[in-house]
Amino acid sequence: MEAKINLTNGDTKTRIFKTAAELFATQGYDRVSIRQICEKVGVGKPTLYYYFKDKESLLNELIDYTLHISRELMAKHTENSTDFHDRLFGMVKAHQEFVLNYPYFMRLFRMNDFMFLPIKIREQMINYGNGMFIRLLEFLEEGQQQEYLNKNMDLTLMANTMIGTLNQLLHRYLFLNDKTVMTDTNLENLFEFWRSTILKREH
Amino acid sequence: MEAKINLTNGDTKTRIFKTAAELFATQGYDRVSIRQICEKVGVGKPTLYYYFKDKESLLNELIDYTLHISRELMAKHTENSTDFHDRLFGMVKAHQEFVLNYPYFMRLFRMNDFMFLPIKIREQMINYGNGMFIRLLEFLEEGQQQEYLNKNMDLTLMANTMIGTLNQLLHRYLFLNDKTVMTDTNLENLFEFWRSTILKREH
Amino acid sequence: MEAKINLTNGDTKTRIFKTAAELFATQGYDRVSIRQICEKVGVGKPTLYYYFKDKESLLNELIDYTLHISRELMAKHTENSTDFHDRLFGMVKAHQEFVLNYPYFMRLFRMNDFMFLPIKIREQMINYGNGMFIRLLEFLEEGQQQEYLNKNMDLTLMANTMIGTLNQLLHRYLFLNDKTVMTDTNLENLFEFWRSTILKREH
Amino acid sequence: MEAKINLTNGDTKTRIFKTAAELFATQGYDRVSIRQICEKVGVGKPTLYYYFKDKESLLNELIDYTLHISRELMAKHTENSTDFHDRLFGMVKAHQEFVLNYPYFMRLFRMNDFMFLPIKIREQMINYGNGMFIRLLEFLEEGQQQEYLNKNMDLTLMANTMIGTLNQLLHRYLFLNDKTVMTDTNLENLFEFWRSTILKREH
DNA sequence: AATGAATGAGGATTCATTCAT
DNA sequence: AATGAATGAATCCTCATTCAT
Repeated sequence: MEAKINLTNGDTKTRIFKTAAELFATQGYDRVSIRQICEKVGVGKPTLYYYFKDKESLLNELIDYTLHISRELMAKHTENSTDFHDRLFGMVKAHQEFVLNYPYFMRLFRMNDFMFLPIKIREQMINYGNGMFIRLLEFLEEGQQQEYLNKNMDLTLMANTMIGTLNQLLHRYLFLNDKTVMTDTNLENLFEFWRSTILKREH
Repeated sequence: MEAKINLTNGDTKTRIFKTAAELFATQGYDRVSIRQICEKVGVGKPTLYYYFKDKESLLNELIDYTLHISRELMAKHTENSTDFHDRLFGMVKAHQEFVLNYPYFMRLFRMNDFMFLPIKIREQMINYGNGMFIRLLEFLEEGQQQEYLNKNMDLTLMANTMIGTLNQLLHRYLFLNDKTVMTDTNLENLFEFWRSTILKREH
Repeated sequence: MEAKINLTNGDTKTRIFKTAAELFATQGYDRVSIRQICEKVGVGKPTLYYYFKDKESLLNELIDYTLHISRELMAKHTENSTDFHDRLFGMVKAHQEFVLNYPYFMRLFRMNDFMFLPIKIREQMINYGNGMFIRLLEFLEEGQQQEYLNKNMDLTLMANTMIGTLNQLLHRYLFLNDKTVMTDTNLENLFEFWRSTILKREH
Repeated sequence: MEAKINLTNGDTKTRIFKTAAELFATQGYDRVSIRQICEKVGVGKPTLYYYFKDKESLLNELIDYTLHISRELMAKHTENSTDFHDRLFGMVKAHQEFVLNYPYFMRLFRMNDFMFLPIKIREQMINYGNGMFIRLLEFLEEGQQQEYLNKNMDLTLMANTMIGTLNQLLHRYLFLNDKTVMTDTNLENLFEFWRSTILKREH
């Protein structure tokens, strides 16, 4: 699997991988046939089966890679800072880079709700999402202890607000094609909005 | 279409309708076969085709009904009040009743992102969603003019925050099976949270 | 069955009968569905089954009627004359009236080759065709005895020539839409052509 | 398409091709199912679809091949002679070889009237038939100029007579199972009959 | 590393037909 | 005389997958 992480080279497996990502992301897993992928890549079907056990495995590897991207970006954008607000904004920027640089994988990442797919895959994604949620919550608790946040603030609601809002912006970007929502400016505005409302420290 | 709105009786068409709603909502449109629906209802396949032109029409009627529910509930929960905050909370309650009373249709309603379906249907849903967004925005503008909100508040971000958060709660309720998020208490907490943060009037 | 022979009235059975004739003749028996007929007539399917045992019976009655027309017209156009050439020309005129007045039934009449239908029906048509052929042959033999034709003339070839040519003209009229071939003038020319060639008496 | 022209080898595609020809020709396009063809060939349905896009394409290729046979035979039987009567008789012989050696394809060839099929295919056949008719007409005109035929002869009627008679013999051979009509003797008799009647030169 | 050829299972849809009313 | 509702069987076609090469 590590081999796929570098998607820059043009070997056959990578081409299949990227093509499948695009097709699954834009047409949906069920509506994309193996034949379609192979035709677009320009190889025969047995070639695909040489690299991937079956259609589900192919999706599985795509999801793995998707989660890998998410992890990498989240780390990249938060590791260089210790400040509460900076790290929080880092999460926002991670989302931004994800969707701007890997739009198809972001679509796959967001598909979790409705893939109706093998339980294994769904559970994997749900667990990952839960993990993110919990980590955000813990981070907020830390922030609360460090008095960045009000003592009586309901952190769960806060986490849901932040994640929900980010997803809403992703939705507008990906499905309504509203490119403005993911600009630097807009995300800075968003964060400023948060700072002046939900992140606001009462005196 | 009016005929379908009363789903209480048990005639064949209604049974097909409800069964399809459940199956589509839980397994996904593409993964549900006509045979599956008919078997669950206990009729032959031609019977389904007697009532619905084809699979897509069936989905179409389900979506129509879904949007109908949404409209009705939104009206019901906001028409009895003129107060800004009350009406805003009415929207929250409309969502709550929708998901509690019609969970399958709410799933269909939320499917818009990933149905990868006939453009007509997708556009219909997108338009409806846009309409909701715009109406919320106009409502917020009114509230701003009536000085319920700060003059310099970015209302678009605000609307995205509110809708995104509600969707996030729906997500937790429907897909992570977190039933607590849709209780009266939690929604009141949410609204209180909004009142003390994003809805807060600065003096 | 006698009832159908008068097709002027507009009762339901007749309307089904005529509509089926048209549809079968233009689209082919197999490509016309019961539903299609009923929709065009504006009745429900059970109504059709009230009048006709099944689809094949419907075709059967159409064929019966078709042969009935053929017989009637052949009689009408040959009974008023005893002259050899006049009677021969009467056969030509019978064909003409058939195709001009009952084009759909003429199409059905000519369909015998390729209906690929229940043996009963095919045999019925083949027998009828054979009967016509034999009657023509006998008529030519009579003419030969009466010295209208050369003694050494091969009458079978002659009969085949006449019938084949008429069918060829029908073909051009019905399928190539060449309306000129069935005009009085052209048929008179045809007969004149025959008189000056195959019907010619050597001295 | 050239590949199909050699039908001697026994590969799968050819077997499907020949079997379809036989079944379509004897039972009719609409009454032959893909399943039927595959069962007779002894392959699964997807195999057929591997070689032919769909049922209509299969028919299309059969028709193409049919027209190809017709062209080849017509060329073969007329190219070696320049004499008017010899060439005319060559056309008769071409028909004979067609029906004797490729009876199923001849049936397909004659199906044009009643296939009620995709307009494309029908038009193709009609055009081909028209082409043949026109070529015959031109050939007769040449003959007339070279004084093989009477000056005042109606060549259109003559062409219709010849083609119609040949079709009538085909009809008797193919559908009434009258094998005598296509013997060398009978065709020579036919041609002799033509020479002594419609082809006769008046002095 | 890749392919041509094949398959079993299943997809959506339509057919002619019937029953109770 | 006519219908709404239902059905079993069949239609064409596509799917994911595999085997021998």
